[in-house]
Amino acid sequence: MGIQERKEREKEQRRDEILTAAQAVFFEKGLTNSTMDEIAEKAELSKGTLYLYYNSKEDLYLAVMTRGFDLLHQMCVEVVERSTSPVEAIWNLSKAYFEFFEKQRNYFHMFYFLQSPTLHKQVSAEMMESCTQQTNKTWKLFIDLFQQGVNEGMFRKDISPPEAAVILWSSANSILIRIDNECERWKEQLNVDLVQVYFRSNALFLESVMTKKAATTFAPLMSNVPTATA
Amino acid sequence: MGIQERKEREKEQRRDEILTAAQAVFFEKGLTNSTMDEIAEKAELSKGTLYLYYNSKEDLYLAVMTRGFDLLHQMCVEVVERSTSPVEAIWNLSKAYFEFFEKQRNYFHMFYFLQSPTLHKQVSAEMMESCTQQTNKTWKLFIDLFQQGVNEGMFRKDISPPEAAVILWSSANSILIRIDNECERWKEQLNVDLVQVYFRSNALFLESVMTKKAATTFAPLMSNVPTATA
DNA sequence: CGTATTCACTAACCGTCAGTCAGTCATTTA
DNA sequence: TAAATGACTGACTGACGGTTAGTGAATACG
Repeated sequence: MGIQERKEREKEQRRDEILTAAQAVFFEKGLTNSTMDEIAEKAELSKGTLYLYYNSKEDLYLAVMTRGFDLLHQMCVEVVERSTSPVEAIWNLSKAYFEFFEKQRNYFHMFYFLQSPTLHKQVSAEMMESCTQQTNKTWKLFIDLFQQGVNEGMFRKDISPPEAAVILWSSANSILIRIDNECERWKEQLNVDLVQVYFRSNALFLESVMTKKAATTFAPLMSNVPTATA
Repeated sequence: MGIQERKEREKEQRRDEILTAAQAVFFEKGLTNSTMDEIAEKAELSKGTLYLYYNSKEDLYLAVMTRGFDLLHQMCVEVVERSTSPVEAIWNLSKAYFEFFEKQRNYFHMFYFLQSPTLHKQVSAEMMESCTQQTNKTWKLFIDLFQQGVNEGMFRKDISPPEAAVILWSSANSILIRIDNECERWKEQLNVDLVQVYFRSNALFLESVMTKKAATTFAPLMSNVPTATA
């Protein structure tokens, strides 16, 4: 009786087709300017069918977003694997996140939505939970690197790995948002290159939590960072 | 011929009454869950009238938001006036911003909206420009403090005041957002007190850009920070 | 005065869109 | 061959942002 299995496989496939259609539309028009009718048309299905697979437009939006999180997480794993020490890995992650920001800007834009729950009207608890689980995975990766760094004597003993992770990731993220929205403004009005600020901020933080030993080893690593491409 | 003047005064008053009604509704329900009909009812006017004073729901939202920016800016000015040095002023500002976050949470939530232009459907260019001008004022205040600090030898000569301002403000802001959304999660899962992280992050940054001279003066200032109240 | 004009305001209306549901049809089961 | 299943449809609903023709009170004018 392989029918059950085939049906489930086809159902999963449909789910994914819908997701792909939704992604195309959301990437082009953003959440508020996309319509379910448009997504349905793109998926060559009726609107009603979309609701057999996703509870709401916002859930569908989050589902697309999880693809972005997957991509980001995968990228992080690869970067960590390619790095030879926790400190180097963290520095490479900061470069990789910038690369993600540049190459996967559409996903980065979607992440905004998660940050402002005031805007959530129809996000289901399950979908929200699923997102949280997914980000937790990446946080864990990041926190573990700090823990390893501390263990290996590269970071000061008195810093808490999760705290360091929050600080670095949050500030990196917020500067990327600023680059996204205000890059030209800062360049024109104050001649500030926000891309440089991003890397300097990350380097400054790492320097301030590194031990002297680590500082001498990694100082050369952190010079010569990219500049604005906007 | 005082009629013209009276009319203008009354018009301005109406504008403000509408704003107050809108504020009450937006505070309670957020942007997406508030309706113009509800605001109209609160203002004891018809919906059509609202559109004689504001171009769109989103413009009205931004108009309420500027009240929050005014409040924040005023608070910053007072803090700077009460402080006796740039470094102390910056530290006090970081405390004041946290206080604003706690006491004016509703305004803080509104600020989110500015950060995600993907969601702007009907924001008018004028209203946007007005917001930008207003935030510029506060940025200037902040940047000037760093400049003074550099001039007085409290900050390293090699840091750029606008860069330092961006880094500190951005990271402070993003940690507050995290406190807003994820405070309990971090407490429960990793026993991390994000409020402490906020202050430690700010202190760490300031220490890393201060000269040794300033460091000895201000080290005591930065210990003993508030803890979570959530 | 009485008449014309202005203009703040109204309320019915429109277009759009997320979400629903009664019904269809192809596949599967008995 | 008939019944049952279930994926799918598309017309419909209600909500909501935004518009506009029309009203009436205050003001200006002759």
